[in-house]
Amino acid sequence: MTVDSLSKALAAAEAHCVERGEKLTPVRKRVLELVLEADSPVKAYDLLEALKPGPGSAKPPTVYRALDFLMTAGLVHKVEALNAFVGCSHTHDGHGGGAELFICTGCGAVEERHGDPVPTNAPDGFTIQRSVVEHFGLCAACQPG
Amino acid sequence: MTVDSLSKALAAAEAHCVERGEKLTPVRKRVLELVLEADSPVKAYDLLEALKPGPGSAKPPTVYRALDFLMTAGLVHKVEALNAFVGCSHTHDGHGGGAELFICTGCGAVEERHGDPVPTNAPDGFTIQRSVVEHFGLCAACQPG
DNA sequence: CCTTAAGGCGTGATATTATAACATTCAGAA
DNA sequence: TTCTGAATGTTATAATATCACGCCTTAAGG
Repeated sequence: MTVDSLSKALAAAEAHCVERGEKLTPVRKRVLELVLEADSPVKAYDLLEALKPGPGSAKPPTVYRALDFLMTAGLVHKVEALNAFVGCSHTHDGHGGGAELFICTGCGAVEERHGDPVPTNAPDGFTIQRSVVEHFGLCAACQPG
Repeated sequence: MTVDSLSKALAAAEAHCVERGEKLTPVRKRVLELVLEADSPVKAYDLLEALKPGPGSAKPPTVYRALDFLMTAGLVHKVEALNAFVGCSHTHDGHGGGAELFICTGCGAVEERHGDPVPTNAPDGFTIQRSVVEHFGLCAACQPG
């Protein structure tokens, strides 16, 4: 993500929070920035490291709280299979929680898609509340041969 | 799972392993049994507890190694979003690794489906190697109202 | 102004999940 | 028998995540 689009994304995120009556505090904003800057999914403890240039002052709850907030706000997704986090690359106008993620195991890049709710073979009578859909493979740039 | 179908499942698992030139050792078999007996996803450390009636003799690597083996053999799936494990309820004739799981947040029951590879909006040129698809919601028996 | 209440955060401790590294055992091949 | 490789035992530790408590700021109400 370029510096320019990063600052735009942060501004958009801030606006998104305000709309929801929530605050994008400095800690939250910094965590979001770190997640967006990364070109692949980020681990919570890497964020933790990045948050503390000096000693003290960044403990696990700090980063987990910020991540919880950002996930609830739809600004960040968790990659469940990696225990890592990615910035949401979409406008935040109403698409639900469920993204479909394509994670390149070659370069780490993540693409996010929000097509229709994933077509499923749901069991009879099963009502879906939340879906986790993560595809691992090779992106166009990382194809072998 | 009934006692009867459990013993059938274990026999089938054993046969499946033999076909693959692998051994369903006592530890592995016991872990599989525990996973199949459970009516919802099982945590690794719960398995660990269940494995040691006496003192000593069951440490984390024991259960993780057994689970790795069983997952590789396709006998067990990991629910990534829960860090828990479920028995594979299907015949083991050639369906790949990727199951689609429906997990009831009411009763914990898990249904597994193996329809076509999940239809996707994959980015251009992206080749999928492994997919994680987990749907959380309420099964027919747990519907409100 | 003062008080209060709620949200956000700091901090220390701890819980939970998972793996590394090395020793031991055991069955089958040579 | 001896060797070898797979499986397991064992100790330790790494990596991920949460709990519990208290302080500080902020904004509302008096």
